[in-house]
Amino acid sequence: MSSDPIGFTAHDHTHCVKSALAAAQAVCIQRGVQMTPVRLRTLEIMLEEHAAMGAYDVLARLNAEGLGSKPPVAYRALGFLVDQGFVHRIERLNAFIACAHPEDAHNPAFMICRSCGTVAEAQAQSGTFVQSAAQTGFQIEQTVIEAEGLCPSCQPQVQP
Amino acid sequence: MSSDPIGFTAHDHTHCVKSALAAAQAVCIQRGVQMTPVRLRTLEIMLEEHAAMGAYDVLARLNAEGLGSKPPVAYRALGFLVDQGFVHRIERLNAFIACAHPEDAHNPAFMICRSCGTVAEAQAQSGTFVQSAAQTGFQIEQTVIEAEGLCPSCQPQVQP
DNA sequence: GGGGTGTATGTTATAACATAACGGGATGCG
DNA sequence: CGCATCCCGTTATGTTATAACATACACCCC
Repeated sequence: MSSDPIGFTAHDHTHCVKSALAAAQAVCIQRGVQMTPVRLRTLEIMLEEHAAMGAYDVLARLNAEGLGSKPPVAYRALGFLVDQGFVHRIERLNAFIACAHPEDAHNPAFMICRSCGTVAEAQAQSGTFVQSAAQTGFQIEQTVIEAEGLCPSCQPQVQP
Repeated sequence: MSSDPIGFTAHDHTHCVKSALAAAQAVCIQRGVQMTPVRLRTLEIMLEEHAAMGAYDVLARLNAEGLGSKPPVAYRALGFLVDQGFVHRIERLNAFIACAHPEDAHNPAFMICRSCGTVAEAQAQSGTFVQSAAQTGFQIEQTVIEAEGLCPSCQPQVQP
């Protein structure tokens, strides 16, 4: 995928929802896992929203469509999507967001604007931290890399 | 309580609790903030425990000593200690841990063992992620860097 | 078809984490 | 004193997450 930093730059959206859904379904077939209606619709909601959503926000949307009203429904669907890499969990926010580039195997990192709440996904690069982990013998299975701050649009402008 | 691991290596412990408390008190005076009894005892508990603790675990300890029994007491004390940098929050665990080296200004990173729950603190280094954030114009105020995996003691041993 | 197996879903209940809001007591200061 | 500020205690509630159990359905094998 091109390395555009999806997040703080506008982009056409209707197309990417459709293609992301199709891609996810293809991946599921390839992996022999099931993209059931609840899971599919959950992913679609996340893609449409294109923002970090709490599990209960997702649940409310599912409920409105008769797809389930109890927390485990949302948590199970989100858990599946996270396992498959279609959705990421943002620990800092206790929230979830659709993956911005599910094609690549990756190791996501996030930038969270504390003012407008926008979350941008970037690629985490193995830094000194990962090296030092290896040195101490710690075997990393998964990383959480999140930065909180101000996105370009929310930074105070210099006075003229 | 002398064989707790800091990181994944054992070390003497009683001394560092005392010195960390003294150092924290000195810092508070220097900064003009108050190290009150609840805050001090909370820090001491965190230092003694030397492990990630939930806010309610801390609260239970405080309560046992008559220092407060309601959640806000613990959350306020922990909030203060986090603000002052004496304690860090582990987002992945919704938990807190005493800072392993409060002397240095820092930008902590953590290694969390999913098997035994031990948490080791390391130094986060600005990697490619931080650079790319700067490029996109995102102004980082704070980072969350956490790795989950297996600590040396919990890794499966090679079969003989 | 009957029966076993596995996966997904539905539901209840509760655990675990976190904060808003109000009041009171101590301290410091003009 | 009157007032502001900070900290603490408490009530009440909000938010996030999961354990545990029950049901439905597809699939495969005999």
